[in-house]
Amino acid sequence: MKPDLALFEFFREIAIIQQLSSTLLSQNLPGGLHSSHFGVISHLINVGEGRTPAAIASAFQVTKATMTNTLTKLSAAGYIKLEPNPEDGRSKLVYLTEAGRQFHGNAIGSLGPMMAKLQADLDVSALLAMLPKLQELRRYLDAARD
Amino acid sequence: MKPDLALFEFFREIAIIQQLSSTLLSQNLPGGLHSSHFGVISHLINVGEGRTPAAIASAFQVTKATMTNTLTKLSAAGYIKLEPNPEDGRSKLVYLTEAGRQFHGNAIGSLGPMMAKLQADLDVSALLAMLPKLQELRRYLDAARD
DNA sequence: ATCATATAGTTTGACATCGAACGAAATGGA
DNA sequence: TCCATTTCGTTCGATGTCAAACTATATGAT
Repeated sequence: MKPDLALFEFFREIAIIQQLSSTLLSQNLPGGLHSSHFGVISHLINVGEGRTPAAIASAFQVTKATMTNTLTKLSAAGYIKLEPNPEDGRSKLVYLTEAGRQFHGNAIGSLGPMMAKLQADLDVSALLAMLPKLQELRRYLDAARD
Repeated sequence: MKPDLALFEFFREIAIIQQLSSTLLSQNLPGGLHSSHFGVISHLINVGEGRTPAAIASAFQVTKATMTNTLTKLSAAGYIKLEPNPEDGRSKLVYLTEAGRQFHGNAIGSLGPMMAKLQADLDVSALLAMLPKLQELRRYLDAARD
């Protein structure tokens, strides 16, 4: 097989996995939330609150417009608060509300059975072994984006 | 790190790679086509014409509604033809037009420099080595979809 | 100080995708 | 044969995402 074709297949596989996993996540999330919403809340809990929208957008490699939309939805749902950034008048800082933290706890609970099944059925360590190469690829693609 | 967190990170990395690669592909495609359009044409060339929309949708793991939309766009662009399926009155068969084949040739040409750069900068064999595990994961996620 | 440039977040319009509901055709018992 | 069920493709409404244009603020050079 020509290397080009194999590479296309690689990226196609990535695309399908992304789509299936995102759908699976949404289906197991309480309240019909989208995986991107869960992702942001999860990010705030794991990496820390008080981030700027731009920093979060960069972490997920989505546009600022997309993050504006996501944060607006999360704010309307009462899961986050947007406050002015005392160090930069153009910017804002994102904080979780109590409801947001509660939602995350519920979500983790809802996800439990699925995660357990996944870890029982799959060789998770083999997946995690790919992480460094995937991160390298991601960094390369990110840098290639002019 | 808890295995759950690592798994989330794995899937997040997949999501980011998917997005960056799809965007990169679209940017290097002639005529502002979406990566899904190129994917379908490429599929028809590699796997063979005369497939049904349902079969193509299944190959890409998108809904039938999504494939209807994609095929409508491709048909309007004159790259494919939809013909009745003589063996099944509900169904159709998808064929490439001459313009479609030409488009694919042009697209491969446009993609050439990018692919060359990618293969020069990255350890492609390491990526391809992941393919079996990724395919296994995809099959599992597919089966897990009730 | 001033002004050109860069950056943060928003708005707008376009589009891919999804889930649900639908009509038409196939299929498999009773 | 007849009817229930499944499958195929489509339509509809909703939503996540993007690119481009915009406003406001920050920054840096002169």
